[in-house]
Amino acid sequence: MDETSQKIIDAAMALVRDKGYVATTTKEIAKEAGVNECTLFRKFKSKKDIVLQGANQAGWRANVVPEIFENIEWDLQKDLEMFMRAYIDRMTPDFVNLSIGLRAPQLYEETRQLIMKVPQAFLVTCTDYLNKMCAMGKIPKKDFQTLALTVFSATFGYTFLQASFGKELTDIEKDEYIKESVQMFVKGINQ
Amino acid sequence: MDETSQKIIDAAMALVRDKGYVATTTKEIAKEAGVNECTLFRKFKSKKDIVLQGANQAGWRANVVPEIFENIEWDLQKDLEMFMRAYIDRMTPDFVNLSIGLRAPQLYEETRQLIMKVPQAFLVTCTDYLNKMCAMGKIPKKDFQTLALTVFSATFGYTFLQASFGKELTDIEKDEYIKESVQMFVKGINQ
DNA sequence: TTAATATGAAAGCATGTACTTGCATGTTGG
DNA sequence: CCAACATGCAAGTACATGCTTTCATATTAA
Repeated sequence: MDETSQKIIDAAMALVRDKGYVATTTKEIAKEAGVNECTLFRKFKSKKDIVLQGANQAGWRANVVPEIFENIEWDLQKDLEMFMRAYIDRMTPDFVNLSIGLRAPQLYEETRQLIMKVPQAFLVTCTDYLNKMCAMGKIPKKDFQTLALTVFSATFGYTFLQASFGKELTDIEKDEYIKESVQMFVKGINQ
Repeated sequence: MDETSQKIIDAAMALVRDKGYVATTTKEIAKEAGVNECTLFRKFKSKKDIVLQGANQAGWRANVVPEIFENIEWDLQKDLEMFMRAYIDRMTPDFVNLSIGLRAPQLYEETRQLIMKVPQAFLVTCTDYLNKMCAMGKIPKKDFQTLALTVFSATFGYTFLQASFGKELTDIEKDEYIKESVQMFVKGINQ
């Protein structure tokens, strides 16, 4: 990927994040990238092509992959906190908004699978973790797929609400939210 | 509101839900409403005006208001299930998508407060409920604001994920999800 | 009956959009 | 030095967009 192409992708992704795919114009992408508009179409075959290539770059994903959930200490409270924190720290409001931008009907058929990888990474790793904890005799047997979905939904929901409404909806801080909710999860799981 | 104006609003809202605000054209709104395009501008001052009036109509909100959380039995499991179910049943994928459509930057300044009323209704009512349960001596004292946020995030998260990815992400059914997660919440709260 | 009102039909306007073309200029590798 | 290449510049194309105007035709209310 040459430097010019990368500048174009970066400008396009930032605009899609800030104003949505349809409202993002090629003139504006060019201006933001500091290149002439026709250069866009020398490097890419269409506006859609630019955004799809960007969506496939690691830097324009929140980097939520199974590997970030690896610091496991086999302590339920600590580990669930780690799961939530790993997600929340990476999935900044910018990435939440970008994900929404990439949900435009003109793109969604091709971006859906990419976007879905993030929840999948959390769910699979977390379910797997709970199963192992159970096998180690540290927690009683439960429906761990559903529990993992609850933990993820609570994490995702908080992230999305913060990105959408910020402190106007709730002033509960990240650390407090993680600690309190994991405490409830742990007690619920152990009992 | 005369019949023609209502048909125009209904067509516009359905289109915003399905393709987003920017991608929705006035020609298409007119066609869907079965009226001539110029009628749109006789009844409303702009495309934005149509959508904003629609967003202010009860029928185009998911009808998530504090009153729907009134069937309280003062049984923690039953009541939290009622809270989650009341939300999930009303916030269909259609309304999730409409909410995203109304988040377009061209509208958001004016729709933000409307959209935010839904989480607020849940959070305030649920926090209030937990406080009363505590006052009745039915549950120990906790940080109920944070707990309510966890319950709501878990509810909102599930709804949003279902609307976005459906069964492709998880095949866990609504009833199972509600029952299992509330069970965990109840144990966590009571302990 | 008459006058106001609602709507349609059709054309149009000014602007914006994604994308293209032709040519000039500067940089770089052999 | 020269040929290939990347890029800028300026103009343009074909079409879509939100919105307007003019005129005709129904329906309704006094």
